[in-house]
Amino acid sequence: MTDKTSIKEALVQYGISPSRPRLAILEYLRTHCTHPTADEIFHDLKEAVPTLSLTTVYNTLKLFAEKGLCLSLTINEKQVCYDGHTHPHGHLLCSRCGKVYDIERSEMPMEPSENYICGHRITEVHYYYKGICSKCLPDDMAS
Amino acid sequence: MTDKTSIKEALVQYGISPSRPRLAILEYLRTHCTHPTADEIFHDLKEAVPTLSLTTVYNTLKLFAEKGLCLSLTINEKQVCYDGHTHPHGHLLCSRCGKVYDIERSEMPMEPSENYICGHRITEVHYYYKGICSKCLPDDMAS
DNA sequence: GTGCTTGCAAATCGTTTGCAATAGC
DNA sequence: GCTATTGCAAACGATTTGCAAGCAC
Repeated sequence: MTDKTSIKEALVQYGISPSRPRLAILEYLRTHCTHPTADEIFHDLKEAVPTLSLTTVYNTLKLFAEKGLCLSLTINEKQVCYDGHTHPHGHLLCSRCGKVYDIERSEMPMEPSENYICGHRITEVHYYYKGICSKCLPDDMAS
Repeated sequence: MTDKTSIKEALVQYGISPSRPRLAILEYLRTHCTHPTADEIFHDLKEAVPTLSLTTVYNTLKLFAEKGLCLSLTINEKQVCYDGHTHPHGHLLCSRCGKVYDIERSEMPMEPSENYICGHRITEVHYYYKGICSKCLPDDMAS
């Protein structure tokens, strides 16, 4: 249960002033595990926040990602999607339906063994699979 | 040393007829470890293959990736880049200069432990870091 | 009223598509 | 000659940018 107060607190804590669109977008991210795109968030929030613009959604997501309030995932070639759950975890992209699933498995090393590898400084670890999701598997067999 | 003959053989082996642009693009991919974009390949090959078009580069790379002759990497938000080395390995994207480096480390599990995970069928494993590359580190410290 | 935030419209740019010209067997 | 391949120009679509209007303290 993510209540409005904690959403606001999170924004303040990350040094972001809690405007109405920002509250709405962060709440959306925290209550959906669908890895939405900017456009999906825009469409879903348009009703509740009628003045919202797609530009604001883009700008806000960019701000959140920079500040570490969300992850931006570039798994899909076409568009960036966002994940409000920032603890280290992996993903699966279904090549058939395009959905992105969270995957948490012990064999996924989501932390680098060292901060520096081959002389490069590591700041983020990304791990994902591509495949066919369980929902699409029957259709995939058929075709 | 990747000779012309083996390039041609590889194309034929993967069921692709060895046209001049295709030979040039595959040779480029095999002799460069820079993870080039379509545009970079186009610019670099334009001189040697003057009739080459950017469209053909895009189409050819797509074809190669589908047939398994190269990997398409969606690490960078802006554009897809390609890797002619298809053995399982990881990457590092430098947030400062944008270059992509190959990373091969024993702790990177580039094969899934099972073909099916959480009911989903796994076909590809992608593992990459984001960070600051060794060349950019001094500049990064300074700024 | 000052500065941050928003939202519209237009621009940008990587990528794809339609289709006619071309090349290779 | 037939078929696959190429390449131009135009379309497309996600994202960014410029800028004026709005809001909050």
